[in-house]
Amino acid sequence: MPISRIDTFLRKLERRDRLSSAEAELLVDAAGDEVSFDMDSDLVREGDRPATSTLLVSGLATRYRVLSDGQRQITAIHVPGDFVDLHSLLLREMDHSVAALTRCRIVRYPHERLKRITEQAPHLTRLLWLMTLIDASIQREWIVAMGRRSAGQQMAHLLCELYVRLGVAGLVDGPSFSFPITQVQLGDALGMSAVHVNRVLQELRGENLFTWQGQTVRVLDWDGLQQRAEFDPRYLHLNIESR
Amino acid sequence: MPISRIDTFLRKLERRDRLSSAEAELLVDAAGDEVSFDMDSDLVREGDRPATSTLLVSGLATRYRVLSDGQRQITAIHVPGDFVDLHSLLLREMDHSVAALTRCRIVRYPHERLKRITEQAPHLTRLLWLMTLIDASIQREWIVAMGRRSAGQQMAHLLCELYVRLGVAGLVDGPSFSFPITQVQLGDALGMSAVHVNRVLQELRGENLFTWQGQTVRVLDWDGLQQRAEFDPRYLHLNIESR
DNA sequence: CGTAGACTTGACGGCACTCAAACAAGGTGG
DNA sequence: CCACCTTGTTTGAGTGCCGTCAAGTCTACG
Repeated sequence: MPISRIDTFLRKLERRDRLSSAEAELLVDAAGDEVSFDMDSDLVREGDRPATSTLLVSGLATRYRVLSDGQRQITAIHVPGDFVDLHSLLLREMDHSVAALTRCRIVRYPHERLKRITEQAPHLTRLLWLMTLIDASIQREWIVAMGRRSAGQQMAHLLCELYVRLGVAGLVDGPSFSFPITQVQLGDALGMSAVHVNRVLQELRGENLFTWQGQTVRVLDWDGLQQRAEFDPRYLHLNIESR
Repeated sequence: MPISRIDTFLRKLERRDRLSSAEAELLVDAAGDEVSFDMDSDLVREGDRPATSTLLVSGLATRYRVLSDGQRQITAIHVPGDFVDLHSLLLREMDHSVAALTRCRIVRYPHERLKRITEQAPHLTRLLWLMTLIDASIQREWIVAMGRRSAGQQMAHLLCELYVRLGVAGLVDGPSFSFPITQVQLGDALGMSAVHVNRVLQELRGENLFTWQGQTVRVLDWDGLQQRAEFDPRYLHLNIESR
């Protein structure tokens, strides 16, 4: 089969269930325009009523909300292979925005084609549904981390999660992965101030769990990092099952 | 149409899209056993692989996780008409537990029947999917609240949310609703200590936003409460749309 | 070589946590 | 019917994590 631009997405699905070639073809055929976005631009905005859903092909993106006083909270970090707004197919109106953390390439899926899939391909529909359920599962884990984990644990947990998710996307290089995020943005994701992010990172680096040079995170002690974070990848549902 | 035990659920769907009587009938027919659970018992447990999904008919329930040191974080509060574990249809393994906050009546939906709906009733399938998307939307709002709102705002926001959601379920009586939760449990939901919950509640009551006597919350100043919380119900997606 | 953006450090303050005890209310059994 | 017990709420004291403010360092880039 030819490598297509949605290959990462197909691989992500295949980590959860068997995908028939007919289904893969449906997804390839339903793909629309490919578009690039500059760093820090919005892929979708709160209040929009998109007619397409956005599959991230390369780059990182964040879902976020801005409060009246200008404070920002990131509610999700998306990696290649993620649909960043599949939910807009049914929710219709966006209740948050999505921004490009780096330069991003995306593929647009027109809602009418996705809707046709829901009419004609029940199993594939369930897999699309599943992707939104896994997103929700990750959000629950973030709630747990924000509510009950220490700042160090929370940070370690995020790094564990990204290491695994980027691995699924084929974007880890042994113990290293590229994570081009500023400490301010990290604070917006974790619900802390940038200053505190800085101090927590120093503490974790001091424990020799990882290094973070430039945009590259290098995991020095994966077991230690997981233990520090109490990380259990179960919530990522990386099992092949009949769904 | 006869009032059925899943009436609250049907009403919840009808607040989001037109529901045909054939679809309503499918849902009535797919319903399985009706079961009661005592207060504080678990409806589903982390690690389970349920063969049914659980529709809450009466009572309140919480999704929660327990950390190794015994700390608990509630990730969702469910009201009648909510499916508390519809996601187990596709996720298969539960990554968190669900507990009865009060005595609960539930109806079990066998997964094979739900799966048949996904094979034969695309529009109804989209509505079920939508319910899980709205749950996810609520979770995002909790992340925002935990990360960036003050404790007082966060508490006010939760009360606004429950006032609206219980309203959809037909469980508000003018300005009052029953909310039988302890301050310890509230803390587990908001990510704070019980002591702090107590102090925050005193502060909000001191602003004459609501009273909370026994298990009854009485909203004295709905506009004031919304403003205090910066509450915008958009994320609950209470609009009838073609989905 | 200068500038902008990101990172780092220090001082200080406050929100929220822990520990501990007192108070209130409902349920139970003698 | 009341003493008692359990569960939940309230209050106080002390501590600490983390936020803000501000200044200084480093690095990439024009």
